[in-house]
Amino acid sequence: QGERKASSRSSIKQIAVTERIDISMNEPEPWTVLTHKKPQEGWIPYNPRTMRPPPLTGDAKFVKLMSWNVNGLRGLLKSKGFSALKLAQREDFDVLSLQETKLQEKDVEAIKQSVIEGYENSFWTCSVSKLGYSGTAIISRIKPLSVRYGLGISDHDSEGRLLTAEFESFYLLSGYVPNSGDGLKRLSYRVTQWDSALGSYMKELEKSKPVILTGDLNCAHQEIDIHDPAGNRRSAGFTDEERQSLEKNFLSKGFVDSFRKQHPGVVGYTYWGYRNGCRKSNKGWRLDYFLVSESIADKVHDSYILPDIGGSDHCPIGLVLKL
Amino acid sequence: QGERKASSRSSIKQIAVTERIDISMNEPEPWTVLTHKKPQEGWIPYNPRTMRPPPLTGDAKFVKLMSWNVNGLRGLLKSKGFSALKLAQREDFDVLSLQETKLQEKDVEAIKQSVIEGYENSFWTCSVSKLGYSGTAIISRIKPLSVRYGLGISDHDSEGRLLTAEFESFYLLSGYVPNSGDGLKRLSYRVTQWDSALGSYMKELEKSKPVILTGDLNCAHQEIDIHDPAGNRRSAGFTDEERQSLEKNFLSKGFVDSFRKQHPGVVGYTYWGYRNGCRKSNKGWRLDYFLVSESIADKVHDSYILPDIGGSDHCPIGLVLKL
DNA sequence: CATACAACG
DNA sequence: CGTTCTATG
Repeated sequence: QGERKASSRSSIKQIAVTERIDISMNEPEPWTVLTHKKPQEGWIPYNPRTMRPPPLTGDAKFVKLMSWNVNGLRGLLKSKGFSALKLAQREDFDVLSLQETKLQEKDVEAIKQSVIEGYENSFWTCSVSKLGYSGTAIISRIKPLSVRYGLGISDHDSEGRLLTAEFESFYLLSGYVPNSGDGLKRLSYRVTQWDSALGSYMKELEKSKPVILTGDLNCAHQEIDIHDPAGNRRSAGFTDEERQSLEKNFLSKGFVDSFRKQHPGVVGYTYWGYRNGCRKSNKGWRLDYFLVSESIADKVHDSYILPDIGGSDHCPIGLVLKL
Repeated sequence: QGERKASSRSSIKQIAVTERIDISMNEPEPWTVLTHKKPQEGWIPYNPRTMRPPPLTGDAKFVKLMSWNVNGLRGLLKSKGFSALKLAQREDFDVLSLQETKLQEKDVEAIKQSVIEGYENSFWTCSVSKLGYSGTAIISRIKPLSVRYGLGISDHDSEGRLLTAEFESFYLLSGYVPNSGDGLKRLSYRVTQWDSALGSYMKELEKSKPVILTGDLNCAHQEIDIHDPAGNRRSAGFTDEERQSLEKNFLSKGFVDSFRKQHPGVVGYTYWGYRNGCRKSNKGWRLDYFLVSESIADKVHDSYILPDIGGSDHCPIGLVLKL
């Protein structure tokens, strides 16, 4: 359980992948063009068609995780015809983490039914303080050993920003880090309270098994991770405070930015603001991550981005982890 | 000024009506079907294609007034491609009154530009207490002698519900009577304050010349004016209080319901709730009126309804007044 | 620019 | 059901 072989996947409940379907945006591929305002020598744009390793073959056991900030799951399902099945037919993931579902608790049961084909296990957090705000989910073929809603230890849980699923060989966390907001109103809370509490929680979990944090960390770590670093020095998501917090609370504590480790010098965004058609011109940010415990960092076969999947201002990211 | 001949209209600025265009909803005509829940002997549905008198000919001078609760003018202009020009190309009105424009004062200038082709005179009221709420307009080929914003005499003007334009031979009022609301929260205000203040104001104006009140009076006068009278005895717009207020403050004061005078026993609705596809099934209300001073009641050539014009939950109404 | 709520109709 | 507003991103 929680594992599969590349060839035979008998231990995991499978959906019938009858056809490969196309859920891409059917456009040229702007993300293959480097539009960075301060490019450094040797930087190249991420191209998922050329930069992903070949699939694992033979008897290799692995698990395929995905994550997506959907910016409103109801809208995605309704007007954009998304379903986990469609994404599954293309990507065949084992576990899908979502952020910004914007569900209310009363919506969850109905949504669950419409999403789960082939994925019997799904878990949801909702904001109870602000309706239609925030919210995360984990949708899985594999039944988790346990699930924890929220940080579980603090008073940061009213906004439904964190969900933990325990699998056999790792904890998976779906996290939606608070945006620091216009005027950086919430910067201090986010950095000193949230990030630090989350980092500590992860270290605590790590005592029993490796930890994987995925989701929207609402921070572009370095200049390479944002289209216009100079113009965004005081923008929420690229302040020194947030970048240092990411380093202090997560990276320096031994959680590895799997995409950056695999692709040093590669410009890969996961978010493009809706305004000014930033996606068309690839003016983006890398805000979504898979951070993995050092102990399993070398088991990452592929940490990737799927910039051609639309329907949100973020695109999905994925991780193939050898077991 | 303020008059025109049926044949030559030299005195009024004309728009170039180059083509007759179709702005109808291109559907069957449900309003020609009687769906009344308590029909009385002899009632027949209003059919604008068979029940409008022939146009005035020869040297008859007349003015053509229209009125429409547009339920959000920006939405109408944007997603529904409305323009006064289009309505004018079909209906060739001289003056158009609007209600529920839902404009903010800051929107007016821009909207004005997009609406006025051929109609150089336009006047607008906006709610200043609730943004995007209520609001009326008068758009005219004929330059009014004067314009008054609001009742001008009371504290009922913060919601932009009334606009008066003085023409040579009559006052024209574009009015949007307060809805009594869910739970009839505002019934008392609407009946004892608003209706009575408006009636008095009209009597005051009438001392100098005839008065025409048009707009959404938010009241179906009699059982004939509402699809399901029994089911709506305590619904806003059909309570005894509102119906009696219409009688007391307007009709008994000498203002004539021009449509009912012309069409006794005719079921003609001007409003169909969006819910349950009421328009398709002609489950409507007659809420929009031209009330005219008794002194000019016999000058009404035609008081009509245009139920095929969509884009709002109300349809436009019209009045051809001989001068 | 887009997805949510809430108010109002 | 549908248009607005506001908050949030």
